[in-house]
Amino acid sequence: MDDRIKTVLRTLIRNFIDSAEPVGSRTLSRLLDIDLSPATIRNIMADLTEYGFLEQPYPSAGRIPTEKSYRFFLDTCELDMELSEKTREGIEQRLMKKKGGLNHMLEEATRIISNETTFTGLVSSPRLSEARMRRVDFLRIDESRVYVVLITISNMIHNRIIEVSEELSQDFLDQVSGVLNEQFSGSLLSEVRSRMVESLMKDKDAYEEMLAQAVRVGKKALDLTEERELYVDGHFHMVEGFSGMDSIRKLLMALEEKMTIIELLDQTLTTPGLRVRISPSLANMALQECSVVASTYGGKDRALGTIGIMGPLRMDYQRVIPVVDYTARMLTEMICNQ
Amino acid sequence: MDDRIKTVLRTLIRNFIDSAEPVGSRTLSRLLDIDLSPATIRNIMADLTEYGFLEQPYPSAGRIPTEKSYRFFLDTCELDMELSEKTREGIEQRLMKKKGGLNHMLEEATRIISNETTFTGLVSSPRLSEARMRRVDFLRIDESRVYVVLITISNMIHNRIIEVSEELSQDFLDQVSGVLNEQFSGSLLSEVRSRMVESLMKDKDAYEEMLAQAVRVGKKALDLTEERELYVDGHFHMVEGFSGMDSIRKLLMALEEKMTIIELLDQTLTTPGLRVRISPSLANMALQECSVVASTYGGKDRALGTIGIMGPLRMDYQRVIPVVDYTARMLTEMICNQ
DNA sequence: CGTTAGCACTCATCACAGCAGAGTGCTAAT
DNA sequence: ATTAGCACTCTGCTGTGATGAGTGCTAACG
Repeated sequence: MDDRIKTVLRTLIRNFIDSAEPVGSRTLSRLLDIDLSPATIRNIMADLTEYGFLEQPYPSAGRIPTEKSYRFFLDTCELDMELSEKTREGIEQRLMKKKGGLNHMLEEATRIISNETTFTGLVSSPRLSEARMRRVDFLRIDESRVYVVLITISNMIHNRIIEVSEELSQDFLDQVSGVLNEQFSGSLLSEVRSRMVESLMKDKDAYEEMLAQAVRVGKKALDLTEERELYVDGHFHMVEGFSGMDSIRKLLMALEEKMTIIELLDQTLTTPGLRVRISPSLANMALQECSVVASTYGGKDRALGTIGIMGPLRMDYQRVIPVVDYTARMLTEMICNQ
Repeated sequence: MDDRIKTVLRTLIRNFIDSAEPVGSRTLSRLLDIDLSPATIRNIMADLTEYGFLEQPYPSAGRIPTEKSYRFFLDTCELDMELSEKTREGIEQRLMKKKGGLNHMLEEATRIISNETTFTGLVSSPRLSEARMRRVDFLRIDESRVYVVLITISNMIHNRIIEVSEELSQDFLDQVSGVLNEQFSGSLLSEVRSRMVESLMKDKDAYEEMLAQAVRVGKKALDLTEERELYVDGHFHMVEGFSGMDSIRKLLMALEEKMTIIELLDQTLTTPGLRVRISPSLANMALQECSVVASTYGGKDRALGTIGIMGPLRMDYQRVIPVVDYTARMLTEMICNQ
């Protein structure tokens, strides 16, 4: 594709992003650095339309970019990832205040990212399997139930009630948790689970029967069925970013299918770092009118979760991307250095 | 106020609730059981308008009810609190599934109430001060920080990190939690806090200094600064219930000021049971276009939290109220009997 | 005196027409 | 290859009736 054509396309996209209105050849001619008459631009635009980069809402309106255009724009624009001192400090300080409880920090991160981008903020909680265990405790509730409290290195707390078929004493439970804590504090939970059996085996003092019990409890306690959470903030930005009542309604509905959204975000997790998804298709529905900018947080090698925003296709990516990126980095830093 | 006038008003309100359109004298005449000509009804309506019960969107449109009307309607309509077998079972079973983790149960309750009423569901988590303690544990993180895990009788888990000025050993912390658990398991948290000092005093074996430390830790750990949570579900119902883009935006914004909404809901807590708030005024903003139907859950004497919905003034109260009421009762039952 | 019929009046809503403006595609000239 | 010119298309706005729902008032009625 010609270099001049690219410039025209980029200018058109940029203009559409902040005007939200179809762009005509005249406007474009005025806007461009190179001197080109509207007629020439019309020819270029006709070509671009044919290639599938532009659309006309109706004959004789200006052109608007298609999804393809946004993808092109993202691939070719060079991003300035630097944020202003002020923004950086603001983000850092807001996060710092919530240091301690990870859940509060994630909540605040969601809010920050929503505020700073003026789009709806999304954060998925860490995947248990990728987390490192700090400590696990078992509290006996009654003859058939045990309360499990699992604390990760990053101070995320997970709790669940497990049903046990035989009665277990608190003493016994303490013993099991004692062994697990001693052996595995700091290990990846997925490892703990796989290496648990051999570790408990070592404790030769235990009776056969008790050992079996211990393993059963441990397995259930560390069941990694992902109990993920989704933090959402800035629902109202959907009203600003989209125009049709119906699409707003659909998007708000989609946001409440938390598991589906988490799956969507998780697609980012496979490759650490930032990723933009233009009109992603979900399990059953398609979010055709929106795009998601998301990044992983929580360690380079093993991403724990995702932080990002959801907004209309025509968002100012050059402004949004650095914010998402920086917030993800800050979050990672604070989670790892504590 | 005349009996006949009341009937007219009630009929008008009912009609407006499901048509959402101004009601005229003609329609009303057809709808009423009593035989009255449109002219007579016009006279009645003129009076009602003067009393402040009705409004005209513009001269020569029908009339619409004012807030005052809705209040009147609620005061005088007799409610049938019976739900269909099917609805009751549905609610019960959905709640039952999530029994165990209170947070999951509250989340599900929010969703249920939103689904069943087709309005936005709201649930505030229990007030710590009104909860009974099951168990408290202290986990040493490092020389200056201690992780506190507090489990209530209803299996709500609260955790926080407290900063301590002197280094404390895990053994010492276990000792403190041991005493607290022994002495206070089952007590109201507010009591625990006030009676903690004397209780620790009894343990004469402890050194003076350690005692002081223990009290300091205990106080911090049981700081009842309410760490409340707000569960919201069914944001998209706002789009259906309200018409103006701008009011939808404002309401969605209001919902994200979690603390403000919790305060609003808490006004229900003073008197146990169900309460309807017509266009409630909040801290700074006024939610003039909406009403909140909420009830307390978690014990008659000591309400723990609130469950309810938020929707437009013109909602079908006769349908919504029983649902909120029943769900609140079910929730209470499940929390108390476990 | 309460109730009703009749009538004039007020607005919103809708359809239709006409006009200005923006933008296009095509053709022919540069 | 680029541009100027021109005919054409379509939206958006404005204005004009016409329609219809609904009112308020007055006068008649039982």
